[in-house]
Amino acid sequence: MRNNTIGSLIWLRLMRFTNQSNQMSNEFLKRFDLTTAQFDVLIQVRTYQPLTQMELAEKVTVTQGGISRMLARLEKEGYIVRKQDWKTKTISLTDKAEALMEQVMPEQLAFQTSFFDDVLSEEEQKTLYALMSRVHKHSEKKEIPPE
Amino acid sequence: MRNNTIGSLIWLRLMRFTNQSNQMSNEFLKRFDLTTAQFDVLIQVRTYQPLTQMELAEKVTVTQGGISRMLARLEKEGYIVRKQDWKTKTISLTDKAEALMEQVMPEQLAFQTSFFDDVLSEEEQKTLYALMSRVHKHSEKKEIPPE
DNA sequence: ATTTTTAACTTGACTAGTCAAGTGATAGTG
DNA sequence: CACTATCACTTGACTAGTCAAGTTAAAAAT
Repeated sequence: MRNNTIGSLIWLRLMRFTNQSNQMSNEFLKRFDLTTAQFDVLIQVRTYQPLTQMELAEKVTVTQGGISRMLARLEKEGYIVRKQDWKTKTISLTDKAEALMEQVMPEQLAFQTSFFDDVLSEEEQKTLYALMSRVHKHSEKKEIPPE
Repeated sequence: MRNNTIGSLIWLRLMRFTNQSNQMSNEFLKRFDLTTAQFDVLIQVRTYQPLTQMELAEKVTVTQGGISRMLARLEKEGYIVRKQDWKTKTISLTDKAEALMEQVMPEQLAFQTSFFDDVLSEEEQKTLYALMSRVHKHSEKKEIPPE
């Protein structure tokens, strides 16, 4: 029994790569006192604000509980505000976060981009994107095989 | 300022996909009372045993501290044994884990494979694998840009 | 043969997340 | 109007990981 279908090899590469690049991204963002997860959340809030926790959780593929905890941390740091609005909590960025993002976004964008620009041609990047899009979309409607 | 280089789009897809498929894998492995992270560690131990914690940490891209905690959990569950051997701790699978892996491995392999087999041709999978291998290898020697 | 150094591992304090049970406010229903 | 759903969010107990300071045992140096 060997771990050797092409699919399983791709799976492993993807896991190791995302793990690796996530760690590097964390290291990179340390200069702004942010983590990758926090940056991800702030980007979404910035783009879609004002929005509810449910909507946000959906966008970053995290559970209700996860987003609740994350927002508590971000609120403590003064990056976001939650106001009870009807029976929902509406999230938006503070000025502090808005200013920070203005500065961080182009840098983080360049950082992410460099993982691919350094080794793949434009054509290859398009291919990779197209393939991953198909795989990702498929995974979203996939079902766990029954026991 | 938009989040729109091809590279950044690929990055996002990869993150969301691995996140998604990791969650699904956890759900799948629940029937064996395992998590994806535990399965990953057990596979490595099975393949390379006996090995030290340092070696294992390297293989699964986790810190020394992380592997120490993970192994403490796996030991408590009776899946692995650590014996102090010289100044190193040597890790190997218990019979219980060996038997479990015999059963789980083919199923998990099929599960991972299905993420790709369902939507990509053999040719496309080879392309994806080749592209990701290059990107991954590059990331391993990449350096964090200076402040 | 003691002392220092070093290598391998552990641990405390933290981020990040899960699941499932618990709150709290609003919306319907009798 | 009180009563029960229900929806949005929180929280307790956990896995999984990070970093940096703390052990511990063997190696090297005095």
